[in-house]
Amino acid sequence: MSRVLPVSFYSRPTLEVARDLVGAVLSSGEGDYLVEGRVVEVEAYLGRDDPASHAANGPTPRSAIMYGPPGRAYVYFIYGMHHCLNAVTEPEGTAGAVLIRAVEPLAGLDLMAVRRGRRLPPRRLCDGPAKLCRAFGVDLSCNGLPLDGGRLRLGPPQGPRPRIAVGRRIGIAKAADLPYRFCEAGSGFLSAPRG
DNA sequence: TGGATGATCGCA
DNA sequence: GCGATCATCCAG
Repeated sequence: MSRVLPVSFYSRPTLEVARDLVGAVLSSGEGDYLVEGRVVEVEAYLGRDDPASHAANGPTPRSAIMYGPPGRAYVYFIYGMHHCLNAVTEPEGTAGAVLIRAVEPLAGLDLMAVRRGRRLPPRRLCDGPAKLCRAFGVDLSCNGLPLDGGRLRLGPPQGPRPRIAVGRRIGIAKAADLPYRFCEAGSGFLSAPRG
């Protein structure tokens, strides 16, 4: 089994975790079903102090997982047809999550294309939060899974430390001006240009 | 550029 | 209950 990030990595301020997740390696499945990619774009969603967060108004049935143990997946269903994958952050009792927005495919590109249902160039396989969920086979059945084994894994960055570009979160109405989006500068696999 | 499509949650 | 909201994607 490949290396994975320890729970202590996630049990920190969400903004720190978000920044440090750029370059991390996301993988799902194994053997013929192994799919792997390098995280190149994330967004931080804080707890009660962040109006854009699902946890903004305290725990609800959906957001309770954001208040739970760190290092687990928070998967939610959006727009009637899409899923988004987050990593839960902060110590248990404090809400926080990092939305994975884009991934650079490393392995299992054929399976990704099959799951996406279209013939796509590599840079278009995982260049959005819902697209990467499709490519990685992530749906609500993954909600709450630990990110250190089993179906979903998040491993430490490999190679040189990426240069980080900071920007505003995409597609939200509230608190849209906060610099909570972190990208690998110059990556060709981002969901939106620049950073 | 707009249509698809449904879970969630605050408020009544 | 009801309706506005929503961290989206894709066809045309």
